[in-house]
Amino acid sequence: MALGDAILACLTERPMTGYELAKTFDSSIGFFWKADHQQIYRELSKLRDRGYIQGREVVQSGKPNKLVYTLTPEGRTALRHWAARPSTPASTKDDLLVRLHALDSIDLEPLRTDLMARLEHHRDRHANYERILKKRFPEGKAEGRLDIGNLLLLRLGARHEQMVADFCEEALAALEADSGKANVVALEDGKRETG
Amino acid sequence: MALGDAILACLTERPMTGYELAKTFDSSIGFFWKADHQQIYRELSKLRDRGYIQGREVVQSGKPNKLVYTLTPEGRTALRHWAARPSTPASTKDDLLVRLHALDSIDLEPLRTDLMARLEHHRDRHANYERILKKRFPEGKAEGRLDIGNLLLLRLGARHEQMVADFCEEALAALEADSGKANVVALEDGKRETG
DNA sequence: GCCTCATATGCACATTGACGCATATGCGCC
DNA sequence: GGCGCATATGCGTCAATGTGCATATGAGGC
Repeated sequence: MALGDAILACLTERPMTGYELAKTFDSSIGFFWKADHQQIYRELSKLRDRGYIQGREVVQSGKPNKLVYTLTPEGRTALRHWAARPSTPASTKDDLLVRLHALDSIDLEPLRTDLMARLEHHRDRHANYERILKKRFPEGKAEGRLDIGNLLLLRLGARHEQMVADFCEEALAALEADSGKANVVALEDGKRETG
Repeated sequence: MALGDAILACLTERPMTGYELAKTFDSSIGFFWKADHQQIYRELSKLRDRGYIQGREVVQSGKPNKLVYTLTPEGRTALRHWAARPSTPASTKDDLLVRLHALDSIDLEPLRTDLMARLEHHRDRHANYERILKKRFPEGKAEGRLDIGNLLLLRLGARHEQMVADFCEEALAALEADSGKANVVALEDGKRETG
């Protein structure tokens, strides 16, 4: 029940509706945990059945009524218990990497296209992290536990995206060198200019 | 069918049994794609049904007979077609990060323990990558496409583990500072000594 | 003789996840 | 007046994944 716990974690911040959670999972926490709205609504029902959250219907005009979910004391306890268990290291599962593992058996052109798309993707995400960092922590200082966690997470995210983007650049360069030259390439370790 | 394609990718190297594949998924390709033997056997059946691989029984004495699987031309084509499709960016899904997101609602002690365990875990993996890198690519040079891919992957893996290990150290330091001082902490960006 | 380990393969069940589809409404655009 | 869009919630289905269990055998330790 990992998604459920992620939802509980989100609700510690403030009560939210399924719709708001879905948007949250599309931005902040969603940077390291993807879930679409269907999944979230289903999980919310389960959590409610278990008494971890309670929903309060808010009548609206012009829009469908919404269900605002709040953590119950039981939910807080459940979250704390979950958080006290050792975490599972989590594997990457990136099919781009699988492709690189079989590099001599696949077509290079689509791979290049893919690498370029991914490069852009990770650069965008990196820029996004940096933007949020500057906005939320302009001085790089965190006050209070919640902020410490979020600052650490944002930094990790930023670095990760930077690293993967660099990787894409290197991979593209290596492929370029390989197809350009006589199928033999020297990949120099270390120092690159990351423009 | 991502696991299936990962298996096909593995079989481009050499024919293997399910048992060998399971071990491979516990080391090389398994660094970025986890799968246990049950999953692999199940997937092998599917791939065989689709004609992507064919099994050849090898009679053994002292051990159960084994089924050595080989890629068929259809399998190679399928792999190439799969590899020509754009890859999916893949989300992290690490529950440790979810915990940090709800840092003020959880117990610190188990989190610290967990962070220390993770630090060790990622350091081990990093050392492992470096070991393989030194062994397979002592001069940091790759010859041929297959090697280029694997060198890139090993470097990415090494850097990733290094980064996550650093992150664990930082997180531990930040928590230390927080619980030690008056609940206010300044996290300095950048330069740290990484042992 | 019994236990565990390594080899070797596989089924059954439950959970999780991805994807499409359904419903309801007010707002603004053309 | 119809169309798409944002808001707001949810079902159904199937693929993918995780966990536990089952089977078979020889080698080596106690």
